[in-house]
Amino acid sequence: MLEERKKKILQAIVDEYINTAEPVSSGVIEKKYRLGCSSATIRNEMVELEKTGYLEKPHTSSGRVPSAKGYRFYVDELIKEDDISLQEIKYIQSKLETKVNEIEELTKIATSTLSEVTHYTSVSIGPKANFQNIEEVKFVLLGTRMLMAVILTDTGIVKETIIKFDEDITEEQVNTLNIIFNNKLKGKPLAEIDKPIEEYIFSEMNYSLNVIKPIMEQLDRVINEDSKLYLEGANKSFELPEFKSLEVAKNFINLIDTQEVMRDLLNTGFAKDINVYIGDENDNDQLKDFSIITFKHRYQNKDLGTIGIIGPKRMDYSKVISVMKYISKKLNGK
Amino acid sequence: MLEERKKKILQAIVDEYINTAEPVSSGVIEKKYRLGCSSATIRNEMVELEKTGYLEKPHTSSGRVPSAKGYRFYVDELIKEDDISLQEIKYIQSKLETKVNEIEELTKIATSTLSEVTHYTSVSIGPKANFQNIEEVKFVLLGTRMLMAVILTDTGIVKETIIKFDEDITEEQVNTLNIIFNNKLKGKPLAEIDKPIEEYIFSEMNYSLNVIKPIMEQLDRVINEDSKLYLEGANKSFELPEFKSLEVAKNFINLIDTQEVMRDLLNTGFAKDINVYIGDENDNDQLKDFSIITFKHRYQNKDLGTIGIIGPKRMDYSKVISVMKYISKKLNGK
DNA sequence: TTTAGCACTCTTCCTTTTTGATTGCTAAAC
DNA sequence: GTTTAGCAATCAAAAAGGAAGAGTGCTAAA
Repeated sequence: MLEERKKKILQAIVDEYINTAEPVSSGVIEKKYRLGCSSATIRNEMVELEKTGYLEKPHTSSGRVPSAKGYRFYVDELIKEDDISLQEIKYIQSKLETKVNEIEELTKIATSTLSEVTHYTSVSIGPKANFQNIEEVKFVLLGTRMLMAVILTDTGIVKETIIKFDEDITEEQVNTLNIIFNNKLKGKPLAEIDKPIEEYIFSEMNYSLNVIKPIMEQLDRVINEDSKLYLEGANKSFELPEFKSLEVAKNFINLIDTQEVMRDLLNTGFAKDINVYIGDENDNDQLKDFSIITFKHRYQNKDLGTIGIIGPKRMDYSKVISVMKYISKKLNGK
Repeated sequence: MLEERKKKILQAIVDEYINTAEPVSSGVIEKKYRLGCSSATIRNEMVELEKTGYLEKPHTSSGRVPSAKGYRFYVDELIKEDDISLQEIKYIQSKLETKVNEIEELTKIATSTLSEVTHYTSVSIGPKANFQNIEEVKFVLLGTRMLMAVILTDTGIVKETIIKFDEDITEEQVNTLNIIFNNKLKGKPLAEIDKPIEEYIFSEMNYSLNVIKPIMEQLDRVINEDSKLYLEGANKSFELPEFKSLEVAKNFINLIDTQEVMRDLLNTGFAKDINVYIGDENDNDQLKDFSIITFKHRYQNKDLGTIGIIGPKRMDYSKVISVMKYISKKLNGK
């Protein structure tokens, strides 16, 4: 759909702009990228690329800047594969080798490593709890009126919650709870901890609602609660030239501070391994100046959360995508 | 040490500056604050206040701005008591009434309420684990090679950690662990989970080091790990005029992103109920543009963490301190 | 189709001017 | 002795003007 030379020129412009953050002129392309034609020819092509929407001009007599469409084409067609150095590979390897006992911890390490290698702000979120299946539920008595419920899911993720009561709980009651929950729920999706089990305990056992209610409330909460958003390297973004604009900086802070938009983005659309959102492609005005790239943290095809990068539209897509692919592969094989 | 009129003028200047963020002129003081003397007299007094270090001038022909010393005097001597409205009180009450099962949750609610009422960025941190005493330790088997250790402390705080093994663990072993740890450690400070108990289990029981080592490692980790820093309303700071300066904004982001300085500040010096750090009083250059106000989250005199506000030196000290006093009182009585 | 050449455009940077707020000082008034 | 009116001096901030330079679009020739 785009002639070879136009592709080359577009690629040169995007590469150059990603490096310098300055509008790119025909002269620079001619001298630096040696495409075998003069600046005038490049200018002519640039006019076409602008007409078809791949490039933009900040003002009449300035160089060109990639549009969202330009970035999109770049990401889909022109990206450099394996834009990752041996050093970076080694660094990532060493980081991911850290022994951890909790998956959340591993996600954090991957997230911070991603930020360190790419120099962008990274963000991650745990998997939606209610898609997971229950492996085991255990209740532990703490003191006399406090219970901890521990849920182990088939993804290896452990959720726990504390439940407080107005009356004393006996060890015996706890034992029965453990038996009931495990018999009834093993292998079922988390979402099934719900009314049926509540009614069962109430009718079949001799438990008062004072005991059942708090338990069900807390289990419900822990299953449905949003998993924690983890952010790393927010300060890195502030070193970038686009953050000289107070407007942009403020939008960024609002974005990462309110978290809702982040959550939405991290929880949607995983058609591909790596998902790239450029600017306000998914028309949210808050995102117009930013791009977001995400991937699923998977282990043996089980969903363990989402990890992403948020940065300016002028992002080093090749580098970020390459690093993500590598980390993703490593995590899955771990 | 400062004549009555000088105090009044200083107070007027600080109040005015806190409101407007503009250097305060003698004319404004004369007209708005009606101290019964002319602007010329106020000017004379301002010269004195500048000489003695309470005021500063951005440049020769500008109005005055409070110095760190000026703010300090204001905070120590001139602050408005109970600068909190009925509405605010009601709002705080309603927020703190939320039923929670975990102390950490309550701290979070208090922290976000503080930010909402004061419109500044707030921050909190849990208590240092190793000062707390052990009430109960429980081990729960999850699957066959995973244990969860749950520690209940005398502050009511519950810590838990997951331990993974290379060999199967039996229910019996878990039971013995529970008995040993509770007999040996009940009432002792968390810091005592250490070598002695490790040796005891190793020599007295027939447990292999493969079992003991991972347990001790994880307990050690959970006891010594830094408690989580919780931040709320970072975007609120960015609405303030001082954050128009990129320099200031960047310093702020670095400060809250690296967390170390925050941790230090939240963990030190609690001579008073409310602690005010103005600018670089505790000579850390990173803090030169900011003030930090903290208080201990206490319940029945047990330390449950620290909650604070971070904002520009030009902070509404009266409001923040009043709100903090109220929240602190409420938390302690809860 | 490509390219050299050139006028035109528009930002950026620098300098100069103007404006206006505020001070410090002096001398008179209280 | 203290307070105040009056006023020149100061300086930042805003406005205005001008020069430089980078980059384009267009034209006409290659």
